[in-house]
Amino acid sequence: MRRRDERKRETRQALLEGALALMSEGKALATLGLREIAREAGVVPTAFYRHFRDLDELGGALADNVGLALRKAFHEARLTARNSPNDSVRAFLAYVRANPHPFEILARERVAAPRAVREAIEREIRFFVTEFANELRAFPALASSSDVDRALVADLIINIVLLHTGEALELPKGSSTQEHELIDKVVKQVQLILAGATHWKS
Amino acid sequence: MRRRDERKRETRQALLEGALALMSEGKALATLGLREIAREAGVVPTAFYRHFRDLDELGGALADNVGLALRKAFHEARLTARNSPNDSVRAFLAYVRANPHPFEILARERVAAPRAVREAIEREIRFFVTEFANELRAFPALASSSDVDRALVADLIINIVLLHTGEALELPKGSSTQEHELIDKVVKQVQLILAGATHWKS
DNA sequence: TGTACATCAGTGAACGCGCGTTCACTGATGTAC
DNA sequence: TGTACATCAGTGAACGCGCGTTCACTGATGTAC
Repeated sequence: MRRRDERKRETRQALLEGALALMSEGKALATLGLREIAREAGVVPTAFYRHFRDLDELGGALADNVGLALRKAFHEARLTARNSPNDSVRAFLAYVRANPHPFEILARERVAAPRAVREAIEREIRFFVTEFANELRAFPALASSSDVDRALVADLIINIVLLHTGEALELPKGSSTQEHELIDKVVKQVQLILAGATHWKS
Repeated sequence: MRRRDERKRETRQALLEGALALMSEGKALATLGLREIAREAGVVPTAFYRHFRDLDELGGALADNVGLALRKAFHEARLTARNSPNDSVRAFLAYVRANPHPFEILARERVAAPRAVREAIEREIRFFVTEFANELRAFPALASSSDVDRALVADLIINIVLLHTGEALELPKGSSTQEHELIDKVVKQVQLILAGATHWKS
């Protein structure tokens, strides 16, 4: 019960990665077919049922993956740059560039996926916003703000970063100029938001 | 050639509205079928071909509709509240609530639609951002900013409003409390952005 | 260690279904005289 | 105005195709003795 279990896990992973691969070619989760995913994973269609009841269940598993990646990216960004939200954003974006797949899904399926998956993703994002709002205490200008205000700022920053993350992942592979422009824009917008946060009380 | 033409236009409209109706039930454009749309429009599947070469062409027509709605909403917001961006946002959101369909599509298909449609929508949004950036000249604190900075602020505000517009349209029909909370949040975030814009130079 | 049996991940044939698309049609509307 | 012909939006039958799902199977891996 070890070689067998491990092989099973590998096939399951192949199915998830097959779905991810198809999605990063621009296909929406809702348009993926069971046979299509099985084909991509190099497995016969019926094998799918050994791992997931149906496509919705696979969607749920993908949402979990996405949540995990988000937490990792956040953790990374936190380690890299403790005190400057500016560097945090850059570190976060660097992580995203190194692991683009889950973020494409996050940005796209967040609004487009079937309800259940969308809600799972939204839950992940909310959790992430809460965590980030706490982090913002360390930012001197926001130390004395109310929790509500910090949540507002965190929500704003994360949404804007995720939105532009989705945009960045749309860019053709070679276009690093456009990519830098986009990152500059995001960094400036985050600075602007933080500037606003220090001069604004609800 | 008048009654006939008009009837044809009506059928075309029925197809577009059928697609819109299906989409506001949560279906993504990419998952809509030709037969499904024809059924919704009360017309035989083959009649579709009298109006559109294929589903992509219908997608393009929908993108045009969306762009038009966006311009109208903007015009409305501008008329209602000339000088306060605050009231502008409220007027914009009021228009959205009165004409939700195109905005659901805008918020969702912007990231999820097939490439061609997505690009058409993105073009509309960019046009809209430019127009709004010009409007921001009238806002005293931004009168002396550079064009680039105003564009940055416009981009930020429009993206955040559109994102939450999509969120608002997800809410169940009766929940006006949540709706007001959401609107409050957006208004506050816009205020915060404007506060930031007045205290920040790139 | 060797043998006999159990498990179960992956296979491959078969099914019914809705899809997009083609085609020849029909009958109301439009045009020419 | 009336008649004879042309147009063409919408119809309905037919097609081939890929889909999700079922089922009995096989053969490698695991378990018990």
